Amino acid sequence: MAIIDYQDGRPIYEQIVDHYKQMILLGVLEQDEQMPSVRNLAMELSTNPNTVQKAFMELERQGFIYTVKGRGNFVKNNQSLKQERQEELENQFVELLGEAKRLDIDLDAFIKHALERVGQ
Amino acid sequence: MAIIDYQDGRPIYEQIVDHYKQMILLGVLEQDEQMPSVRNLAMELSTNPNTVQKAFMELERQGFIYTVKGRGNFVKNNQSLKQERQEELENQFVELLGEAKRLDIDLDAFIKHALERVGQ
Amino acid sequence: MAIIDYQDGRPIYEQIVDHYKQMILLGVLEQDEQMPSVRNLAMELSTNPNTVQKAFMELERQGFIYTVKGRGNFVKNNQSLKQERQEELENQFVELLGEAKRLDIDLDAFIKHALERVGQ
Amino acid sequence: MAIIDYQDGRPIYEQIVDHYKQMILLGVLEQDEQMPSVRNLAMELSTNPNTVQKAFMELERQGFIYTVKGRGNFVKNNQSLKQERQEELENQFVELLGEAKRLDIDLDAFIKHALERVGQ
DNA sequence: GTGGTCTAGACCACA
DNA sequence: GTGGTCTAGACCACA
Repeated sequence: MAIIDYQDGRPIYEQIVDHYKQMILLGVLEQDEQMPSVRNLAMELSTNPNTVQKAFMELERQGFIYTVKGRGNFVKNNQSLKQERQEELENQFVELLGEAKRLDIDLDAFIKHALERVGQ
Repeated sequence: MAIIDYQDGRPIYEQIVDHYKQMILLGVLEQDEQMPSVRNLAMELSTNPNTVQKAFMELERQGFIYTVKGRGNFVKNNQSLKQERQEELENQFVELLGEAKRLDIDLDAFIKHALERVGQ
Repeated sequence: MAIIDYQDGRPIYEQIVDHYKQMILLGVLEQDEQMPSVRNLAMELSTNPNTVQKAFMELERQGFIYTVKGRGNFVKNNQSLKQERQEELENQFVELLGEAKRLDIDLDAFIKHALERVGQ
Repeated sequence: MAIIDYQDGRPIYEQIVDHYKQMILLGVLEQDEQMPSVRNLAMELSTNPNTVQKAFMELERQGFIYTVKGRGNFVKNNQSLKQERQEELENQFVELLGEAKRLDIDLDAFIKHALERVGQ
């Protein structure tokens, strides 16, 4: 479960954000559970506290965690987050289908093929 | 058909790349048709020739155009491009379905809903 | 009547201060009534006694309570406090109107609209 | 027109944010006008580029400016911003009136007095 | 030249 | 111990 991949072109703080978004959406981290402290996570990832700080600010801005000064960061209610994420996924899917349609791709075959690959 | 939207956060060269990828995949620009010259396009878009140049390099790297020294840039065979694009879309779709599945979303309902929205 | 809301971004000591200011100004706590002890309140709120202590110091500094060593904290005369609070509110209102004016907002309509919303 | 007041307890980046929000709302800075560059403003204010950068990120997040990589930061359309600000002011006013009412203050006299002070 | 990311580290407020 | 702000400066992507 490596959080940071230096080969990955994306900035470190963004990789941290995405990792924790996944953890929260998948329920690995539960509501009101405490996040690792900025300093500890920075040490663990061999990165700078400022970078972790930036990632946590972004997570808070996006509504995934909340901060209590002097105590730490905690996971927010993730029920509505899951709802939002589902809508986001659907929007991405609709866009994707739109392009497929413009390219004259047979949508039914396209979907059937993808479903097989995902094992359903 | 504005190519560049400054309010859009994405870099300008990337917007140019995406625009021409669309044009080529949709067949608006046909095989072996000549692309606008770097200088003309830069003037038309009121942007830096370096930026257009970078966009064209990226289009060539991705296999959308080819360069003939001293003559200009031309559109490549777009049949195989369409094929590749289709595979890319399918990969994106599979990834998307994977996440939806991990979030315990009902895939059939999810797909049906999206299909309705795309008007099929 | 939860005093502390961890989701609220404001520091805990500040939330305690504001809560008791309200109680005192509204007359829920009367003059010379005894405040809860630092230790009891800390236990009740499941927070650090240092935090409650800091809140009480701030309440004393702002003139809402007074301390009697060895006996505890007590509510001050709240008539003059109400007076002061009224002046403070008016100052805030004047500032607010000033900005509204600079933004070319119709003050009469603005005030009428707000009064309706507050049910007057 | 000092932007930063070191006596002011608020963080520097926040003071920068507030200053430019005012400038934009008041129309001193017009739509699509270029903001000072991060480096220049940092020099002018004798502060660190990171601090200015943070302020600009916040201004972008709040919808006051937009960023074009490699070019600079620009002022956004401020018509809707003014609309939003007006609603915000009204909400603050309603809250203020609510408290005044709870304190048994004569609202009419209160408002009349404030209007006189603001010179209307 | 422009903004974006990151390091190494200091100092402060809060609990 | 916890997060928040800031400095001084490097290095990168983009125009």
